[in-house]
Amino acid sequence: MTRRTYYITTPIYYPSDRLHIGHAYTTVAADAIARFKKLQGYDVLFLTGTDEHGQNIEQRAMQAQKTPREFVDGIVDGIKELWRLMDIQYDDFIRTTEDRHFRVVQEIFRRVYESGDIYKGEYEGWYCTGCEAYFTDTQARDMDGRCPDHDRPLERLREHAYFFRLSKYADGLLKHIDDNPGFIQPESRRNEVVSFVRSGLEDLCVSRTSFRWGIPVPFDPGHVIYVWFDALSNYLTGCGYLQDHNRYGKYWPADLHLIGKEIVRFHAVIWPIILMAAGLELPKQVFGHGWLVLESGKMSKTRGNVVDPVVLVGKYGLDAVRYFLLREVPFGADGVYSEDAMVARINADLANDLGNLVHRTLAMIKRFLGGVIREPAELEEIDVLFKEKILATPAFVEKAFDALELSNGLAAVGRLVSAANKYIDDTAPWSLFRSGDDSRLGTVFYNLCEALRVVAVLLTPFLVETPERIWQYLGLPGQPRTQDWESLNVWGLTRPGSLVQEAAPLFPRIEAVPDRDASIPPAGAAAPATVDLEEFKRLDLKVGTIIKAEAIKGASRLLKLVVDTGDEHRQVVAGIAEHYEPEQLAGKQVVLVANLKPVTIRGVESRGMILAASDGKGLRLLMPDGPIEEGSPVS
RNA sequence: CGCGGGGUAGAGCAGCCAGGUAGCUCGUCGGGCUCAUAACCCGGAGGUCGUAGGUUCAAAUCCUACCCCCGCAACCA
Repeated sequence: MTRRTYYITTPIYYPSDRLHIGHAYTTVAADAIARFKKLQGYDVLFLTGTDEHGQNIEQRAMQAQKTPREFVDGIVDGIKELWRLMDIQYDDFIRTTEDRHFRVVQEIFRRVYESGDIYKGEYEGWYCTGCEAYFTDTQARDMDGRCPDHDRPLERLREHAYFFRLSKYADGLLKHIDDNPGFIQPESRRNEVVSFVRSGLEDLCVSRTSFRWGIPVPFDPGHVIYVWFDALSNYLTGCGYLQDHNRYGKYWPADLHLIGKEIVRFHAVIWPIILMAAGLELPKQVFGHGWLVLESGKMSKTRGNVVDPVVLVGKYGLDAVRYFLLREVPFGADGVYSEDAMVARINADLANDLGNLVHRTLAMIKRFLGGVIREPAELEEIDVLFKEKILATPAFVEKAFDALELSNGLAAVGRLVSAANKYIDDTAPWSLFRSGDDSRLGTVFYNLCEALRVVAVLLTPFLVETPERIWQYLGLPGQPRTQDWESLNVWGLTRPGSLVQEAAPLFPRIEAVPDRDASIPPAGAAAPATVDLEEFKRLDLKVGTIIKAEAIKGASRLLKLVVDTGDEHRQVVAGIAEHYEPEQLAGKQVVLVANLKPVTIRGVESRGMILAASDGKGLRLLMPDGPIEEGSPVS
C-alpha cells in the first residue's frame, strides 16, 4: 500500500543577517505541521533552506573580505545550528548555490524562454554609476534626481534584460484562484491577491547584469537570473525535479507553501505563473501567516528590539518557546509578542495546568498506590464522561491542523488537561485513599494515565521534550512520537502493573521576568544569554559630539549625522528622525559604537551607530551627563 | 481617493462571511479542596460590541457615512 504523501515547505531564508523570531515562527509552525502529518502516517517531505544569491550577499561578502561562497557558508552553518537548537526536523535543506539547484533553475528558465514567455527587452531606469545600481522613478524623485551618496546626478540608462510575461497569465491565475478556494489562505490574503492581480500585472524583469553572484542565463551568460526564478524554483529542486523522478512524482505538487504574509505576492502570483509557463502543476496551497509584532510596533534593528530565538530558548527552554509561538496567536493573524505574554502563557498553561497535572497525578500514584498502575474496575458515570472527553480530543486536534489553526490544536489539548484537573477534584483521590477504596482509586488513576498518554502523543507535533518526559514518567514503552495515530482512538493501552516514575516539575513557574527582554544588542554577535567582559570589550564605544545633523531625502525615519570623535569626523545614519529634529542635535554629545561594520543605508554610508534607549513609545539618545572630551572611551 | 488589517468587560482575543441567549484566556472578588509547582476546582462582578444613520420582527453580525489605531508601499548596523 502506498502511503499518502505530504510536501510542505518554508521560505528559503536570505543569509545576510541573523535569523529572528519571525523566521523561527514560520519554521516551527512548519515543523509542527510536518510532525503532525508524520504522526498520522503520511510520507512527509519537509523542506527548508537558504536563498544565497544576489547583489546584497555579494557586497556583504566583499565587505567581509570573503568570497560570497565563504560568506554564506558561515551564515548557513549558523542557521542550521539554530534549527538544531529548535529541533526542527526538516527532511531536506536546499541551498540555492547547490549544483542540483543550478540545473533546475536553468532548465525552468530555458523552458519558459523557449515557450516564448521570456523575452529580451530593455530595462530603463535611473542609474547611479557610483552605486552601480538602478533606482525606481519614485526613488529618483525623492532624491531630486541626485545620488546623495556620491553627489552626482542620476543618469537615465537602459540595458538589455530578460522579461517574463506575467501579464499573459493573469486571467489564468484568477481562474485558478477561483476554482481552488483553498489555494491562497487565509481568506484575507486571497482577497488581497485577487485585487492585486485584477489591477493589472506588468511583465517582470527576471535578469540582471549588475552583479555576478547568481545563476547565469543559460543561453546568455552575461546575464544572471534574478531572484524570482532562482529562489522560488527551490521548491522544485527540493523534491527532486530533474534528479529523482520517483521523488518528484511522489511529492510534487507541494501540499503547502507556508510563508509570511510579506511574501504572499511572490508565492501566490509570480510562482504560480512561472509554473504555468513551464507547464508544471501548481502547489495546492499557499498559506501566508501573520506576524509576531512587538508591543512597540514592528521589530527593527535600529530600535534594537529584534528578538533572537537563541536567547529566548536559552532563557525559557525550547518547549516553552515553541509552545508560545504556536499557541499565542491564531495562526494567520498578526499577534503581539511580549516577554510578559510569554511568561504568562508558560505559567498558566504549561506550569499550572499541564505541568501541575502531571506532577500531582504521579505524586498521588506514588503515594496512594505505591507507584503502580492498577487494573481499572467498572467505570462510573463520571469516568465515562471523562473517557469520552479524552477520546474526542484527537479529532479536535486533527480538525485544527487540517484548517492550519495550530493554536486551536493546542487549545484542544489544553481543554483536555483542564478536564483532567477537574476530574481529579471531582473524584478526590485523597478521600478515596483515606477511606481505603483501593479499587476506585486504581480506576481513577488508570483513567488519568490514559488521559496523559493521549496528551503526550497529541503534544508531539508541538513540543519535543515534554511529551517524551510524560511518556517516561508513565512508564510507557517506546516513544510518544512514534505511536500510531490510531492508538489515540483506542481506550486502555495503559498497562496495569507498570511502575510510574517520580516526576520532576515539567515547567517550573517563572516568578518574575528574568531580564528586560531578549533583544539582541544591535552589535548582534552570536548572543548567548550572558556575555563575558572580554566579549563586551570588543565593542569600541566612545563619546562623540554631533556637529551636523540633516534629514535624508526620501527617508522619513533616518537622519544623517556627522560626529566628531576626537580624531575624525564620522558620518553615521541613525533611525531617529521621528524623535529628534536635526536642529536640536548639533552640539549634543552621544555614545558611538565606533567599530561597527560600515554599511550603506538608503544610499548613505553609515560608519557606526548611536546608542539610544527606546520604550516603544519614545526614543531618547544616551548622553554623558556633563561635557567630556570627544573620543573618551565608554565602559 | 495608493493597498491592506483592526477598534467587542481592566489587558489580550474569539464571535461577523451563513442576523436571533455577547464567549474565551489573563487579571480581580468570593467560595471549595488540601493530592500538587502559592497550584487545582466552582461561582460572582465587570461590556451603550469605535461613532452616527439605515435595512429588519430582530444587528457585534448586513448596508452607508464618518472618527481613531496599526502595517505595507519605502530606508531604520
